[in-house]
Amino acid sequence: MDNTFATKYFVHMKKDQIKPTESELEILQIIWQIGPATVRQINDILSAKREVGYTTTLKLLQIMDQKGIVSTDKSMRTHIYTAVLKEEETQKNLIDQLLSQAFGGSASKLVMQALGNSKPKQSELDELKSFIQKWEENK
Amino acid sequence: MDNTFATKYFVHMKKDQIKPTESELEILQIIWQIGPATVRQINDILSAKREVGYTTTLKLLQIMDQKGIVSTDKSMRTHIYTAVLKEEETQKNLIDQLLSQAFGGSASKLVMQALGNSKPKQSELDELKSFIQKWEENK
DNA sequence: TATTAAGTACGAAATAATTCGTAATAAATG
DNA sequence: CATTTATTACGAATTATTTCGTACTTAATA
Repeated sequence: MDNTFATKYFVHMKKDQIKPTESELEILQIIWQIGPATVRQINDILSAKREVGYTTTLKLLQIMDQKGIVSTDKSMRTHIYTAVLKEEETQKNLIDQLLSQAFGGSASKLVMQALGNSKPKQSELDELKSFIQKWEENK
Repeated sequence: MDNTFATKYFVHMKKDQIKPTESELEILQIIWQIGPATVRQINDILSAKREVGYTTTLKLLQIMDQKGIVSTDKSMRTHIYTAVLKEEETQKNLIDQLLSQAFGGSASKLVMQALGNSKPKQSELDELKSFIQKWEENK
């Protein structure tokens, strides 16, 4: 059978990359916002958007610690969880993944979709234009 | 406990939205590219990138049919699968999701990250510039 | 100090996603 | 027509993720 199509579908994807699950991302976002936090703090914020038990959040954080997504300060009785994954780095990975998973690797397609969906303000457009310009200059 | 943070984390997300899994997206991408296809065709392309059994692909397509992600023409012995989810629509949903899941809803942040990570070709940049221009004109 | 509240540890159930084996059937081929 | 090959159907094992209950421990407080 003819398989010349196949190569089209090879898209570079980093391996062994820690990929937070949805729940883990939800928690990461909170820690990125408020900084190192306790289970209680995180669960309070989480509970405000959806039903979730305290021990569920605790368990998730423990798993995230195991996976190296957060680190845990256990020196006090009430533990404090700090993000190990950096926000920008994680965002980069997620975009890379989305890019290969659904956009056949075309960043400009993704960008246009994202722009088309949102209603960018003029200021955002300007920012983008100068971004593109800078990019064109030093290449 | 103070919870004024909470509102920050409410990000609008559509419900009852069909959300393809990773494997399903992998298959969708193929169908989007080559059009309505048989299990054999899809599996050949898939197999070229990673180990995957024929019946695994078949099963996935059957599940996707159940979920309404693809539709199946069973009039012949060899069934033909067609994407029900439209590419752009699906991409839009995925971006929306990523946006709320990891970017706190900021599209421009996402866009710049996407641009910064990739090495856009000049042609892509041009495409983008004209896109921005069009956007600026009819607003 | 006795009781209550707040915390961690951890097993395990529930759910979702992925993978494949086996059986049955239909089509192609010698 | 007999055999091999291609196909679908479908149960079930496996793995990953999410959720929570229970036990235990420490701290606060009445």
